[in-house]
Amino acid sequence: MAAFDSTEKNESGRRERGSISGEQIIEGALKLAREVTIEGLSMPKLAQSLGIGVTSIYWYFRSKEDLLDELTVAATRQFQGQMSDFSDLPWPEYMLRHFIAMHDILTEDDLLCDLLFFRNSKFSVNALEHIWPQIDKTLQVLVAAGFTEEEAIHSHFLLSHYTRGCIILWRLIHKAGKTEHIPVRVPATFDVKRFPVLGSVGEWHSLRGTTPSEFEGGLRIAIEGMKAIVKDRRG
Amino acid sequence: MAAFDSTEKNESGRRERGSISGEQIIEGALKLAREVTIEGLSMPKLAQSLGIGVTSIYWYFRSKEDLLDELTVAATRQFQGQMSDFSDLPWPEYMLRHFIAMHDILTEDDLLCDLLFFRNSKFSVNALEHIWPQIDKTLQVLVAAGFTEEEAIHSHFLLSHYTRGCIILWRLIHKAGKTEHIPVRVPATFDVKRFPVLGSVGEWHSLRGTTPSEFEGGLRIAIEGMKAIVKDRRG
DNA sequence: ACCTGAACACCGTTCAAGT
DNA sequence: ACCTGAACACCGTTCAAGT
Repeated sequence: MAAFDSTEKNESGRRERGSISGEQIIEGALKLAREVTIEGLSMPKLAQSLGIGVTSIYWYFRSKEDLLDELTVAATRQFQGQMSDFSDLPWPEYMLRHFIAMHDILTEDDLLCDLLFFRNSKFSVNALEHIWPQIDKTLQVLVAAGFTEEEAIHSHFLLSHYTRGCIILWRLIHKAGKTEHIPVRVPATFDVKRFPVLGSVGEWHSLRGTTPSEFEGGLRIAIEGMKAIVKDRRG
Repeated sequence: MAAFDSTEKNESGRRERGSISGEQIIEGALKLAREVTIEGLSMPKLAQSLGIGVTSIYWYFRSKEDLLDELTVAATRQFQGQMSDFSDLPWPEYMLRHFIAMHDILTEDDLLCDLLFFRNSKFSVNALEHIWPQIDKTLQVLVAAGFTEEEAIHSHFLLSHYTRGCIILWRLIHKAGKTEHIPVRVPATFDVKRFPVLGSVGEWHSLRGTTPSEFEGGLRIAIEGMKAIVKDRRG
């Protein structure tokens, strides 16, 4: 049951010094979080699943916040590892594929999503530092394509905030649990007279979260806007 | 100290029936939340500030989650009330002003921001219903301008998610407390060799949260993309 | 230097009781 | 029908102690 062998405790029922490490705690915390979600992760539960005393965790991490910060860094690294490199593509294709990849990864890994987008409740500068290289690479692609640095930054924020928004909405809706019940409300509420557009679209998929194709639709509009900027700059 | 006059308690030190209402609790909760932030709002504290027993709240609200849901609805209503109506403007100007107004309101009211964007941890369909009319109105403006319903929805999501992303980032950074210390890290980390673009921008304001002018920059790019869609449709 | 249990101040919620 | 305190199971964190 416990992650550590009970033989690790000596005759006094106490662990040897050095039998725990910060890395093992992080690893165990990630594993437990995948089972019980981030919100279900508590210090007592973590200690129990590791077979250690609750207070031992505090030797390695000043606070739960600190520990979560480290989990976020680990999640960031995992995310980076899963992202493909599209820098050999022309910039519009690069942007499209890059953010679709991001969307794919994070809508399929709840823990990653929670750590990177929800547990930002305190701004983790640590984790940010791991993202900067990737942001800068994207900006380099745009600057090479003729954008000014300012335009590149504005464009990047437009796409990344939009992407994050879609992912967060998706997670929020699916966090509650089953989504099947949501559209039940639609016909009752979406009277065509009250909501001419929403009512006439019929089954509006965004009620169950933005679908991949809807997400891509917004992305393409933004990229069109970017094209308009550089149109008269280099051919 | 207590929000209710102590004379409201009868000789047995007990409140009269009907001396509390759900509305008063909501009102008191909003007031307390403004003082101690949403995270600081607890059932015991709320009860004390209202001068009632903790358990009395549970007569009116099944759970804290339920209460927060109602606070979110109230916040949504307040937000709607503060939003101006730009529907007499041409659509590009409408979109620009509409989302700038949203940005202004929510970066200046922390409680509103927290309730509408952060405490979505459980998806509040209740609060959503209050927003649908506004969404549909925006969509009507776009459909009238020549967008298909699908294009209108994609465009709207692009802009609203982007706006939310900027507001959330702003709040995250300013939630931690003072921002003065953040740029201190920049020169050390933003080596021009490691980060050619970010490093050369110098003081990158986005480290302290997207500024209003940066926000507007992204907005304009998205609107350019929208213009490209309808360009050849009606003049 | 590292690991620990007991203890503290908090929390949300339930229950069985008052009026 | 409405209001209540006592009690419960949890939480994050501190402290003073063990080895």
